[in-house]
Amino acid sequence: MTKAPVVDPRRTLTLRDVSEASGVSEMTVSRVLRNRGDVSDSTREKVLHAARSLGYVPNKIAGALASQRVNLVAVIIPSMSNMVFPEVMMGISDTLEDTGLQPVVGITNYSPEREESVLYEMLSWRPSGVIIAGLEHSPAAHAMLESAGIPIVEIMDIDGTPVDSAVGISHRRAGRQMAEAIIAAGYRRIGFLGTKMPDDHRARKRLDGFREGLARAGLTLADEEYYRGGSALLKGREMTEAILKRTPDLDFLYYSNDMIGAGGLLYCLAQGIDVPGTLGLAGFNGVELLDGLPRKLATMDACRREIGIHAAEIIAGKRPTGVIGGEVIELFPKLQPGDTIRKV
Amino acid sequence: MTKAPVVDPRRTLTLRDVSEASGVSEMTVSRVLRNRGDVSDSTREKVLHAARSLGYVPNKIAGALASQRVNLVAVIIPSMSNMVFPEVMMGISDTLEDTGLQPVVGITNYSPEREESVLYEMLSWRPSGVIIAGLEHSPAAHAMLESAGIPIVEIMDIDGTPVDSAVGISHRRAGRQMAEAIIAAGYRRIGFLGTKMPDDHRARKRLDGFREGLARAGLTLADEEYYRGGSALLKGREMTEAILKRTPDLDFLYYSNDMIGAGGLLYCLAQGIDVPGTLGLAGFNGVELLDGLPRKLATMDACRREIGIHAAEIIAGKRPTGVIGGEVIELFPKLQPGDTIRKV
DNA sequence: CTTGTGACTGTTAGCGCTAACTATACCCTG
DNA sequence: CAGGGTATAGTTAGCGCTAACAGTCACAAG
Repeated sequence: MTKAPVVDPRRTLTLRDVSEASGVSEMTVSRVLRNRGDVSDSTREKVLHAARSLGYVPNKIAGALASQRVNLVAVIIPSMSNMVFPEVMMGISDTLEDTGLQPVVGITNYSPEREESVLYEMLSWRPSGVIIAGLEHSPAAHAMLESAGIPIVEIMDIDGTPVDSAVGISHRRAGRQMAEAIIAAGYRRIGFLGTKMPDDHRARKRLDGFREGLARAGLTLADEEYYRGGSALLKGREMTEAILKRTPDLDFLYYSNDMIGAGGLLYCLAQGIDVPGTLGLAGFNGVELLDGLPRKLATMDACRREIGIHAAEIIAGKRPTGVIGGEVIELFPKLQPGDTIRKV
Repeated sequence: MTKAPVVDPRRTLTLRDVSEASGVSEMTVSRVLRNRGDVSDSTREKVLHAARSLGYVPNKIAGALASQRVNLVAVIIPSMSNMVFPEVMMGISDTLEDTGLQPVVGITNYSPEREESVLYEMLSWRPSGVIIAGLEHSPAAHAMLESAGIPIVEIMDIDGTPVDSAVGISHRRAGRQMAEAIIAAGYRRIGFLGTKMPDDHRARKRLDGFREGLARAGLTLADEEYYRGGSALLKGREMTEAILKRTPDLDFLYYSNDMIGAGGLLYCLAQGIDVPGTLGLAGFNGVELLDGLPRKLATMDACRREIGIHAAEIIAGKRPTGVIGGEVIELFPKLQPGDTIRKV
């Protein structure tokens, strides 16, 4: 009967293994591997050689517990399936790159309950900071953010009161600006097409602002159409067809995002509708995709990359002045008229 | 002179705080919060109440160190910016949902060096498993995967030898199949448009297979065009224009992905080219976006969601039989002829 | 020769939690 | 009522690492 080896040869390695292999104390190994404190070149060599040849991978769990330091930043966003959050992520990653900090992403699918549980889960890993989309959270989530004791940056939106810092644009104002531009271009019978998502607060705020802009000119929305799920491009076609069938005299369509806007644009072109003569179109976001369309859709850049960069800078403590917490950075989206709004 | 409080009131809470607040031992609190072991209802109530009112968030770092268990699954993928990996992610998340396991994503940007460092970083958190795109890794990365002592699933591709398990399709075969379908439809002057990415091994294998398929019919590629970076849709337009200017007698264009294919399709339609009569088109991936296009691009579904599901099942130990490690699951993409290949 | 100083390395004591065991009650069975 | 379950709670000993401190040694200055 073969006896099992006393020590499992495939047991995961620890500092002690490296320490024994290189003939120095665990502490010295730790110092070498973290590049901290003074270690002689010869010792360093020995240790690095031993670590490499054993294939040692440090255990950050133990390290984090002992040092009370975690190089993780929790990033909590609603979705990855349109291009807006991936771009925010790029800004975050690029900025965090040389800080030793690492983003960890959680997705909420626009559900407050999921946001709460994702946040709880992430906080239980004691990250160095939290970047979270939006200013609206469940009471419990809000309480967790308040008492986390780490930097919190709420991103995308600044129409509200942040827990700590915030970086974003005013969606309300963005909606209003678009309304003003549309009215200035002479359009009067305006329809809105958007998502049926009660928890997409930013889309709601844009619509609120848009309505407000119309109201100031004595106008109201002539028709509305909402969708949920499915291919946004396809939905854009379908909704556009539907709203134009129902209300043929519309002279402008405002889409809550560029993807359905692009679908609408393709539909209109295929139908031979005169854009922007008889019908103007506009979306929101400024996604790169639009560059490839036959005609450029009017839109508004949401400053996604910049938002990511600034948020990461706050977490990394890179912001210039000595501001501690409570910083609010407002960015200003630019209207890109493209080819789907009449020139005034 | 005010004396600092002995205990920082905003010091993060520990089990001990909850234990003191509820008058039971730390162990009992731990049991309640993890729902493990027998605890009387009255004690459970007391503990839960205390934990909630204090706003206690468990420290998973300490928990993981003590229990040698981490509920994290490392997912390492090259990119999030086209829709292919987000869809794989959905499959993974949905499957992991009810297992207590949580995916953590790392992005490599198709760089072997970044893959290596992301992998190292993730392994240092001692995840329960690794899902990683592709079969090609640096020697160091390969060694880490080999000796990690946890389930490894290499996804997307099965043309090669996996470290442990693999789930994916044969890109080589996919390319060959497409070539066969194109030839069967009578096209002969075939051009290829793709990315200039030496480390996108799957795109390379598809092209290899495609060339092989052509060769069997005595054909070779009539022209090729490559791009790097930028809006894929726009690049698709530009490249299509370029290749058709250079080689006007092409009768088919095979794109390495649907996004540039869509750009090409829009260009051809705008130019009034007879598709699929004089010119046939095909892409690869089966992205949902295409549903919204005026005409459906021929493509091949890469089984993205299924790949995510199966990979997660392997990690979660959900696979039906008692297979341990070394499992290879091959999926078979279906050709979707759409409207851009002549019917035979 | 003593003392100090800087460069290097080792020792000790946890970080906050959980596995594994031990200690009580309390109840049943025969 | 002994013997032995069973449900519940507590105790002990780490998990693998690092902060903080404590040497040790060589060499220069006094």
